[in-house]
Amino acid sequence: MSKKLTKREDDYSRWYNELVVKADLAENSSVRGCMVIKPYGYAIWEKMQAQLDKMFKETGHQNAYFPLFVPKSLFEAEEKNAEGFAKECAVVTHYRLKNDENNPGKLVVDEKAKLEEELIVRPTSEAIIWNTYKNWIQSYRDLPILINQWANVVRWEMRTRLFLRTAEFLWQEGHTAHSTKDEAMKEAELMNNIYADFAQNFMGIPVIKGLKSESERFAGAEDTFCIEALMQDGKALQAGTSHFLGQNFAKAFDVKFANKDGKLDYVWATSWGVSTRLMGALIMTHSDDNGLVLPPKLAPIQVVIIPIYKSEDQLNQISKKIDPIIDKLKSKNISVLYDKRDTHKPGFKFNEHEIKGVPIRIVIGPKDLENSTLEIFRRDNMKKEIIELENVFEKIDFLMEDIQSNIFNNAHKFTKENIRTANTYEEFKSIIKNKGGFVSAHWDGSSETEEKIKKETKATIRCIPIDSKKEEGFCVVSNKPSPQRVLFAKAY
RNA sequence: CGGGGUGUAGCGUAGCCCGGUUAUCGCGCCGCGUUUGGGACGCGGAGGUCGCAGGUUCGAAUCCUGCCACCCCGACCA
Repeated sequence: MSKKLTKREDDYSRWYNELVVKADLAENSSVRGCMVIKPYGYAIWEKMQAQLDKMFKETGHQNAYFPLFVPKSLFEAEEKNAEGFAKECAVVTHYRLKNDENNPGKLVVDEKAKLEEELIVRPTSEAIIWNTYKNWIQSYRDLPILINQWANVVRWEMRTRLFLRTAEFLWQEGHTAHSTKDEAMKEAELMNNIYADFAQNFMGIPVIKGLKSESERFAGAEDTFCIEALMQDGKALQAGTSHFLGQNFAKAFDVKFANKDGKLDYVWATSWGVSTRLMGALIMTHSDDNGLVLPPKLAPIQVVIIPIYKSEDQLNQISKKIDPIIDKLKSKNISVLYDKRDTHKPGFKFNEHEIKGVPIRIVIGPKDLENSTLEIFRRDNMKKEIIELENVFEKIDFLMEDIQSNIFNNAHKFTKENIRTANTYEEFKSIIKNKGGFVSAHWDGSSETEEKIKKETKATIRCIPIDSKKEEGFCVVSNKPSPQRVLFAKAY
């Protein structure tokens, strides 16, 4: 049996079938399309939550919580939004079960307990939140409202994939209300920038900031900002979105405010979210044949210490050296696991922590006790070296920084190398078919062209990049004028 | 929802076409001993409604029907 993870054509099946299972992050639940996030996986999510929460609060947002159930009449108020999600809603129709008279020990739905109005299990919370905001907003003095909610949502997808598309998933959704169009637009862009900052500097995932084309836009939005990331198999993944909702929801829920001139106007809105899907992005961006690779800032265990010992006495001697080091690391807010289990051999532990992506490993044994040294290993490039015991803190400080940036730089290099420009449709098709990755090409702005490309190549417009230079040209399909290149890719 | 595939112990599987002892093997698990600086070894042991429900048969993991779940490909999607 191969001890290493094997390369697969499809990144997803590679990490799902081997990596996630071995790294012990998650598994399919007994409920269709849902997932059980295991403790180690959830610890990663908690780290992400903490960092995002900090970033949201630094920009003036507050957390709140809104109901899981959305009455159908509220849900259908904003037509485009309702239409967009209608096909994937779980619906509560009854509120009681009863004993099955024909089948002892079994339960059936009590038809007498039918709800007068069905409840939708939220696929997103705009409806229930705007129905609430209506009561909170009367004057410009009540604005802006900058609220985020940590929640679960349910989208009854035809086909599910662990982390990337589960029937139920965890996310945060921000919902803001503003008195001017300009302010709302700035908010939407700010949050997209925060997502990009988070993805790149915290998770080490390079992303491209952009706008969605009309057909890829969120249902009910006027504009959708997004961050797109490239996975190792050349497929793109939408990692986060931030929507400028215009006055659509304010009009649907009749949310008006009196401005400084005493005139009534509809409120301007945004919503934005990232989900547990980001964990899929994390895994598919950084993992190698030895398992998960975690950026230090995100790793639940940043340093693992493995003692090599033959006797209890030897372990005690090692612990005497190691305990003060652990105390000091903890005081520096570095999470340490001292893995002194005697139920597993060192080699087993090495591999176990490699699969889990622990960034730094320290090994200390009898030889090191004699020489006042220890072995230090970095997960990102699998290199190890022997260092003097007294230099351990300096070394760890260095590695925490260096691994974080090295992981990002590797992924960034890969992403850059896989953005290719195409000037003809032939070139376009050839890149998508043979190389994958992003194709930067001119597009005439029409949905028809987009649809044609999608049908013929399976590639979609991932985004209209914000930061790239605006270069005019002609659409690769229709030859009509185009103001700038957009990014196409096959997507998850 | 359409097309294809798979379901056998915690995991991965053999057996199925061509029905017939006590359902195969590996990993993992438990006990004892030796080991411990890269996934240990030896000996012994436990663990199964063969996805579920019917049917055919003297006899079904194996054949037939229905259902369920999962995986892959489409459509949809954070």
